Amino acid sequence: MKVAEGLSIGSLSQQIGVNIETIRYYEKIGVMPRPGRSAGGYRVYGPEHVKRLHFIRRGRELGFSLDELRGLLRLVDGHSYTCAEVHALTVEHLEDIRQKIADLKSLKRVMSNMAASCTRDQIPECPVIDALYKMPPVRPPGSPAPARRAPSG
Amino acid sequence: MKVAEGLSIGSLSQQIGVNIETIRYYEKIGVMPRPGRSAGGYRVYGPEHVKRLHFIRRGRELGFSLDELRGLLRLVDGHSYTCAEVHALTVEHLEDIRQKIADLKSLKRVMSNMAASCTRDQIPECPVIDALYKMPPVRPPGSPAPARRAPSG
DNA sequence: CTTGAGCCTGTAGTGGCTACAGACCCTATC
DNA sequence: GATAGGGTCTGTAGCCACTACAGGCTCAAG
Repeated sequence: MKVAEGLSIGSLSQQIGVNIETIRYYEKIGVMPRPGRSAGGYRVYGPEHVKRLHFIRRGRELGFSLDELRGLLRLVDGHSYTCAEVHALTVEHLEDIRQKIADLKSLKRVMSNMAASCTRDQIPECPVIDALYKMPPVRPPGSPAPARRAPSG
Repeated sequence: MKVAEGLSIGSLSQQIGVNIETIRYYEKIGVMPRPGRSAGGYRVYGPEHVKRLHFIRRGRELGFSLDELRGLLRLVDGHSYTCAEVHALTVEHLEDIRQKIADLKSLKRVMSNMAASCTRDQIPECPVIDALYKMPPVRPPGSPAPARRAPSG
């Protein structure tokens, strides 16, 4: 459905590859601006919305939180950002990523060892279970979950 | 506070390094068994609870979801697990971790390039912003967020 | 017996969505 | 003009794995 000079939420959703519900959610929390409305109350999006949603999608893909994106977008919106500011945010985020990779690698090491010690027998005994029971904690108490699993998709 | 032959929730919390609220949460969702109670209604934990909470903490550190841990613990509880079963779960999880590392690495590459292209000038222009606006999506539509940020810790 | 720390239950909040219910709109066909 | 079907609207509740209260109770020490 193409409203004169504008996209419906469904078209926008398809074009950028972001769910309709997610777009409405972005509007609600203020990272997407409120679009115009048709006579019947349908949202009508222009090219600036397309650009912005694309920006958000890319940012999310790169692991920026919506809050960080809000920060970036505030800079962009005010046309007041400098390259240095953006660089700082980028580097900060990059450091996060590096840390996460390091965490996951040490995880992988431990898991690999566990799997390797497994005889895969049909016997009711497993070094993996033993390891989980006996292994001393690697990280200091109070940070019990350094790696959160991906939620679904 | 030491109840005769048992630990209070606070002592357990300290000993294993898991928040009191989290322990109660684990009880509520059924990964920790209900402990005994003192006359006044306080939870009283025994050595089996210590072992189990330790198991859960280690599992969480290794990135197992509570649901996966429930699965492992069901096997353990029934004393019916075989090494092969546990191995399968471990390998599956290991594959998840590998995939996540790969995702994060490609993320890092992109972010590094972006940061490197930055002049860090005090001018209101930045290739990072441009990149976010212009970069074509890497992944197919419908999976807008391959990397979710760690929640806090 | 008082004090204060610890514990109890229950509820609500976090992030980033997703999934409904029940109503409304819009277009195409008959 | 009626109707069928899709798309869209709002609002709410759910997901995970916690965390943070509020308002009351218990317990051990002094």
